[in-house]
Amino acid sequence: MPRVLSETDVADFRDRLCEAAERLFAERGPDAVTMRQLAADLGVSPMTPYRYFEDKDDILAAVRVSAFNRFAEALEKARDSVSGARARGAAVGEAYVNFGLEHPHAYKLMFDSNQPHIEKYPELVAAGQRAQKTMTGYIEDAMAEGLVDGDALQIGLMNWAAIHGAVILELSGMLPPGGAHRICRGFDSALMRGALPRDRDAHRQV
Amino acid sequence: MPRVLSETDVADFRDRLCEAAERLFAERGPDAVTMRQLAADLGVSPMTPYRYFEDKDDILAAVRVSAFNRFAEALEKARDSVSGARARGAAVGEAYVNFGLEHPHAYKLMFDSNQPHIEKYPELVAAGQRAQKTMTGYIEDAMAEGLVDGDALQIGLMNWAAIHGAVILELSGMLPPGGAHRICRGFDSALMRGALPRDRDAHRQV
DNA sequence: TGCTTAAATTTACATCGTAAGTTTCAAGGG
DNA sequence: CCCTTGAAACTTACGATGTAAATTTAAGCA
Repeated sequence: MPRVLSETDVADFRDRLCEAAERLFAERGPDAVTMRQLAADLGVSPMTPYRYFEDKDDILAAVRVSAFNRFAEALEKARDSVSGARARGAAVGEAYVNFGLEHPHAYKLMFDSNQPHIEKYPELVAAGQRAQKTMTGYIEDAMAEGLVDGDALQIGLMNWAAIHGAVILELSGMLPPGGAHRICRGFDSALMRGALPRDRDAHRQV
Repeated sequence: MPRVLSETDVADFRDRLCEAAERLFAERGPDAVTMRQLAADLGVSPMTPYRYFEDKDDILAAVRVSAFNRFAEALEKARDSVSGARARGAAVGEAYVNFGLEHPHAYKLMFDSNQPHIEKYPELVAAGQRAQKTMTGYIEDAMAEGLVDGDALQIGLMNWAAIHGAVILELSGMLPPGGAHRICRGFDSALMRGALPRDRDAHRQV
């Protein structure tokens, strides 16, 4: 019987290729991420990656899964680092903005690359949802503590959308340094005040 | 002297090519927008567009300029259709979401396509700023009317970011039909309440 | 009518993703 | 031990792309 790749061999190669792809993307732009260049970086022939990935789109999906998982990890770490829904919201928001600004390429890979046929990559969907869960979940905590009132998921999505927008704006140079953090905090406090439970007509909101 | 293209000849060709590009993008996806296909659609040879555009990226920029201008026009029309800062905010927000949902391809061309070297296309930057101006400008009106308090640009950007996020979420199927409109309205009222001048906070109905 | 020259076409090339064919070489079986 | 086996890696090749360069076409003036 011939030599057979172990599962860790496959996983190792996939990891190394994803690293190379992200480095190429960050250092030399999206056009530099070619199958031939990736293969050259790993010291293999241009067709070898096809033993480990379906096609180039599959590589992009794997790189994005990796980025989403690191992102989710950062958010979860921030969430678990403090207690109390109010502090958690602030910590997660700050961690979100920090990640986006410190890893702009990973952030763009996650949210800026419009990958068609996402449904073909359940791992990617799962990794994305893992990140989303932390972004929207702490609103439920805030609601349980009576800090906000209304539809938890909707408020969470609003919050997420706004923070994402702020990060995108700062990454594209449309805000002064620190602008995203400031917007994020301002939005947070405004929304919190706006979504405060009120004695009479709170049910009407959102 | 040989035949020379008039300015309207050039403008006409550019317009026709942009229309073909947007139609191809909408009907057959981004990969179908090739120089050869564009030329075939216009009934010319594959190199002819190079007399009217610098390169393919220049075509994308022109298509985006066109989309941004139509978008800005829709926002401005909504803004001017009612009076009073409060109603204007709602009208612009609704027009924004409507445009995004009714012209998803134009919307994605504007905000989803990550075009490097934007600085090479001042018309594109200008068209983008024209749209942005309406999105952030009405906050200044609201402030002048004493409806909100704080940094107008910052509140405007927050608002923009949140609405954009809502549209993106609905376009990607993560919200139920009408979800973006609902989020937009909810966010609007929450932000307005949160950014109210504080002494009037208790009595203000939204 | 020819001449001039911008506009349009044709041809050609480097590079891309990847299908197909070929070679290499480690792990059993004799 | 050497031979066989077949997965893994490599080489080659193809069609498509963006576009540079060479070539052809045709409109306005002499």
